[in-house]
Amino acid sequence: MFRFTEGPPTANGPPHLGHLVARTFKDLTLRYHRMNGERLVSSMAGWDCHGLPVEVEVEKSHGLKSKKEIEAYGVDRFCDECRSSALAVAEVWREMSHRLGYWLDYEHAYRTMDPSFMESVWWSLKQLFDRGLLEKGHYVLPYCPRCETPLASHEVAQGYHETTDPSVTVRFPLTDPAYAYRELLVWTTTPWTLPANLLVAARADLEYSVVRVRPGEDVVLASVAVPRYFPEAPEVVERLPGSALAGWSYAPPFDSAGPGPGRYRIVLDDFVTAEEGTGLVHVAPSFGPDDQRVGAREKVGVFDPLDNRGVFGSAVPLVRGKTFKSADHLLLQDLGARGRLFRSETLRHTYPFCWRCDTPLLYRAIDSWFVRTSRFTASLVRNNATVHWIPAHLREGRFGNFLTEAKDWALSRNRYWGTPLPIWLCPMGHATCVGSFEELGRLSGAPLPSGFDPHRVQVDRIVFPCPQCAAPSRREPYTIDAWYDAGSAPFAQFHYPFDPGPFDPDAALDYISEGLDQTRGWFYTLLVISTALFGRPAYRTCLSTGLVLDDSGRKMSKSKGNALNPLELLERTGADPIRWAFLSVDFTEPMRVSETTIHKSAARTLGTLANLVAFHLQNARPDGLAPASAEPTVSSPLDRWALSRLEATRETVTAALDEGDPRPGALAVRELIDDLSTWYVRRSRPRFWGETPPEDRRAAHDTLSYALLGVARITAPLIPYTAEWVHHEVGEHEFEEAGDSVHLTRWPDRLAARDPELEEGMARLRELVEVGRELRHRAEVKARIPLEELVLFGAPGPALQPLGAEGTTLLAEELNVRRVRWVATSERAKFPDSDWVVREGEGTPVAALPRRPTAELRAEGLAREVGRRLQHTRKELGLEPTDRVRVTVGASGELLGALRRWSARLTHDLLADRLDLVEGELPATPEVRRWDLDGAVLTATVARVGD
RNA sequence: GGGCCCAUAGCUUAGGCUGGCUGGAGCACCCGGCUGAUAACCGGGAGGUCGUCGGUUCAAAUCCGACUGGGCCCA
Repeated sequence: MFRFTEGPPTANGPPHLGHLVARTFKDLTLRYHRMNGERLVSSMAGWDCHGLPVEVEVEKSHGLKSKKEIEAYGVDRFCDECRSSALAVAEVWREMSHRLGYWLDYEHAYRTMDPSFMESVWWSLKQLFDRGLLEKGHYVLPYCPRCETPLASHEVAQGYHETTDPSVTVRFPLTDPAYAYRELLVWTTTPWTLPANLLVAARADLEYSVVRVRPGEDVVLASVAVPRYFPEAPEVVERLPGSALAGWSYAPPFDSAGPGPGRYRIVLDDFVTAEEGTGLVHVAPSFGPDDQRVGAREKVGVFDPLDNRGVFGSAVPLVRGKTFKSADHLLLQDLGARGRLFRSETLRHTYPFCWRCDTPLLYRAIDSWFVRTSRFTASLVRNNATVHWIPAHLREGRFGNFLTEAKDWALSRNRYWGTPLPIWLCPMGHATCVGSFEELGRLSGAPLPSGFDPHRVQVDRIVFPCPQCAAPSRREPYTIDAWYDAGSAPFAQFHYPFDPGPFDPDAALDYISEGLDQTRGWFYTLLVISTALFGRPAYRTCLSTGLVLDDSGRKMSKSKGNALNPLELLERTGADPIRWAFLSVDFTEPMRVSETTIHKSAARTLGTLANLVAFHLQNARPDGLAPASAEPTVSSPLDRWALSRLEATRETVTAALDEGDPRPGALAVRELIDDLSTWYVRRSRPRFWGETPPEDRRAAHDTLSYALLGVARITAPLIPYTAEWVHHEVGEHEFEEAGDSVHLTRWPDRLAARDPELEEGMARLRELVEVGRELRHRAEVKARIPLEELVLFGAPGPALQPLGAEGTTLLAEELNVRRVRWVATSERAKFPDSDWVVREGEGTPVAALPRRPTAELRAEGLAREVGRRLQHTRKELGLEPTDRVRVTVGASGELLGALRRWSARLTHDLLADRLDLVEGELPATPEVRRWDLDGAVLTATVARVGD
């Protein structure tokens, strides 16, 4: 059994290229385990249907601008629209997955909006509630004023942008008569929070200076900040520690908040720094987590002048009706007019925006339900320690860090389209968490209607007597973070624990893979939920893929117009080249991808594989040679080498896929295909067209066909379309029934015999070939001219032994020499540079080749050359291999001599009834072909006998 | 301000954990070859201060530190 869960994409937007990356890895992993005969739990596709993304789409398409408008439109109608919109683009996703070859069950996809899924989510929430891990609180949270709901920190993380904000330093005059001419300098980038100011914070262990700007005007700020404000040696009249400032009272910049106990004085706290600003921090307890904490400690109450949409109310008449950001300008103007502005600038910095609607967020205190993740941080860390992360650094690095700092998870959303929080509250404050539909029916005293929809409209109507005090309990009007739905997918897709199914509460998923952005998203919520519910990690292996960039390294985005549409790309290049491209780059890092890079990475390996198949078929089909379906028995070292390389590659690919990181496997496949093409086939070519004894031809044919069928099997998970094609073409069968597919074959435990010594020997031999080629190049003797011998110095080492006599033959054939001779190094002098080209390595001779062919060999080379041209002519004339011909050749000098010497051989090879040799050139007629062979002119006619 | 990752030829990269022999390969480029895989194939060449600086060591692409550049995340 192999446990897996598809991370559910939000079903409201089309996929982008990045989605193809993780899908490639998920698919190849699943295919591999399928071939291993494991049962997949589960191969369900999934859709994340709830949440703000879907709501925002519907709001846009219906022109709804606020929650008020949604409620006027009707929450039930709105939810219906969300329901139908949620799967509007599902077909595009399905089509893309299909084209990529992503083998998932789309017929039985799970949907987070299905009642059965939601009931499982309710069940899990009740588990948390019963353990005291789900609680209500009033905290400052990141809040989107447009969506009118708080966001969780992992959502905020997705929306930081660079932006320009005011950067202002405001004078806060002290009110103690003793310090009447002193002012605090307070720095802020959010002037709109100033009307809510209740305190100023200083740091006890920081030194502050009183700077005399002019007589009667002293300002207070941290000593380290003085040079930033007063670059030219100001007059410092006093230095004192922060602790001495505590309790000083000041006049707030605006009087909107009004008087209150303990307000408008300096307090001490360690969150203050002086790296930016003045070391005196303005505290508005309604607008920041630290502010809230300090305000609560000092018991100054809260003052929140904003409504739910971030608009100022009548408490601040100056900016009444303005949204918080747009109030900055008016507030600053007013401060300026009153002489309270010390300095006003702007600042580029990053600020959080709503990840879905791009509205600037604000931090404000709000009622919310929390999952108390901070209570089980240690368990999260412990469970994470067991995860096999790819890349490995995520465990201790980014993900690990995030866990140790994890704050409570703000779970509730003040929205409509989501899983309703199943908590009912009575006026006495007793909370009842409902864990199933059956329980809800029981509490409400009547069974739920058939076809019960657990979304807001229906559940909101249900009121039941509080089990503790019998007062009417009403549902808390929240939905939950859609990320909670997604994190529940491993069990909720099976309607656990209500229906019997394969979900095992004690078993983690074996494997998941998604983009790096899910560190704060799905990877996190899966772990939190499984730790809280089942006390175990959520997954054993997690492969995180990097960002996809365009070919100049920029992020792909629709607005830049550099985003590749995945469907169009699949259409143009096909799935396997894209898959192979992702396997050829470092997918854990940002990847540069373009159509060109896809073509390049694919051309080499996939193209060569296709050529190998074409070559094989060309030789096998005409003679009806059946492919070798079992490991062939072969004796020649070359064949055994090819099979050994196949097995070595199988081992590497198996290990890589077991490990969960396919890349070493893909590299090994690339090398195998290269070896088969550029050495095995190249060195065996004549064998394939029957120029050797039939049993030798058979051995070559069996080896190649078996190797190609083996390649199809071990690449089936990686490049499913290509592998299937090879499997069918080489295997010579039609796809008639499911069982014919390579994807339903078993992953091979063994393909052939391994012979590492032979592989090593062949590698050494190929190095000698390189040396030989270099010598030919230096001697300027073309490869087609045979040479007498290749001389190798020293003695054949043990590495070459496994090749036996065939090693020598391979060398001789590849280098077109008559023989290979080994001589002692001491005989170097017998090979003078006048007659030999010699390769030396570190002062010792390695190999030598004659500088010139003998006249005899040169003639043979010329004759062969002519033979090849005439064979080509036969082909051009469209003759059958068995057609007899009459050939007339015109040549002169050395060339004519060579042809005379070899005329019998030529006559035989060309299937010529007659070969006439003529001195000089044949007259130029349409039938006469003419070539120039290194200055010698060759003319010839070829005609079929009987024409 | 903090954290994590990356940096090898024009491009894509192997090697790095376990330091040592001329740092491999493919694409593109130049030269040449082959012409029974032919919109293929083969050889050769040029191209690398292995980001920079410093340390450890007899020896560093590899280990350690700092820096620079890039990416991502957090505040």
